[in-house]
Amino acid sequence: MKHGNQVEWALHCAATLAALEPGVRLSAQALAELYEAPPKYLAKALQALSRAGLVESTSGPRGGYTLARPARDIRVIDIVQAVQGEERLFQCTEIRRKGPCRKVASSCFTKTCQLASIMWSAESAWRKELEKHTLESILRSVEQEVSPVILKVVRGWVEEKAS
Amino acid sequence: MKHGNQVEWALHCAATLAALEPGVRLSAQALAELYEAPPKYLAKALQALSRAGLVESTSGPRGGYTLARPARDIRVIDIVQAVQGEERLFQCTEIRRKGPCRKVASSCFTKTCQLASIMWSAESAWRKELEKHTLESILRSVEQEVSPVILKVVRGWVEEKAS
DNA sequence: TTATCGCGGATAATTTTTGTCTGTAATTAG
DNA sequence: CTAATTACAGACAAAAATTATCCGCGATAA
Repeated sequence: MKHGNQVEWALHCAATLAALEPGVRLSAQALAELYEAPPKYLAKALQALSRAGLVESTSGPRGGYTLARPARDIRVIDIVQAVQGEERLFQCTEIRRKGPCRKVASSCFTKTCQLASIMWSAESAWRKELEKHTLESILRSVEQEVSPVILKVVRGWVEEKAS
Repeated sequence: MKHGNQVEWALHCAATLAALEPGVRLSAQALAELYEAPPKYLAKALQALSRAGLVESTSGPRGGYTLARPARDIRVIDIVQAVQGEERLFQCTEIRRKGPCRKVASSCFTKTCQLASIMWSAESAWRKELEKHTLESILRSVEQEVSPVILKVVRGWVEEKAS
């Protein structure tokens, strides 16, 4: 029914990492402070990004996360899927086959339920929209539209906490 | 993260009602048998459709539900929203304002977060897709593509249970 | 060597979803 | 009129998912 805040965190964290100078890293702890999120729980989201190969992690003191590839090669859909899984929003449980239709041979049914197929086409429109946006395009729009005051505050804070 | 089966039930029930002869009704009990759903719980979904003005209900023996308006005037999006509410899939909690950015004046922030706006544009693409389909268009495709065997079974069953 | 950090798995708390129950009003059949 | 059936709202209960913490391990930097 609605996406968890893991998705919101992951998007913001990824965007933050995208804005980092090359070689610079941010730890889960630091990102948790930046967004006032529960550190261990946010870490789970970051680990999901890591498993999906979107970010790279380094252990040990002064360890943390960086993007695993150029910002232009990471799409919003990649981040969302990494965190909330590949599972479909709409789940078809084949209720068309229930009740009186149990008598009907399985071979009589079209391969996908018409209603499911409508719901899934909507999902794929959703997905397609999220494919259009990359961390690079986000960064561009942020740099254009976000107040310099904010950028300065965040950049200062990052410098303090990073590497 | 995913839609409840209330949505699936509501869609199938609505499609079933759309196929009814004028004046004929089906009770929540009957629909629950048709889809092997918990009667009282399915009833909640039907009541949501009723509150949304999509179906009309009649109390008393031989009571039940019919569409409140022509099938061509009921879109899939109407049914989905009636059941799962108007709430957005993605919830922006304004985490961009947290941590170090708490110092920044509220007026410095653009009215909507860039990331939220991307997520919401995807949602609106999803919505738009569901606006394209009506119960009428579903009925047409069902009559074209669903095996006559199934149609006969369901129609027979409906005749038995309906009033 | 020690402290920091990522990672996976186990566990706990909280919230949502799913499902049931009760009482009331409406309506039909007898 | 009475009894049975149905919708409906609200309270309640059970189950599942989400949210959050904890522990132990391996890696790494100082």
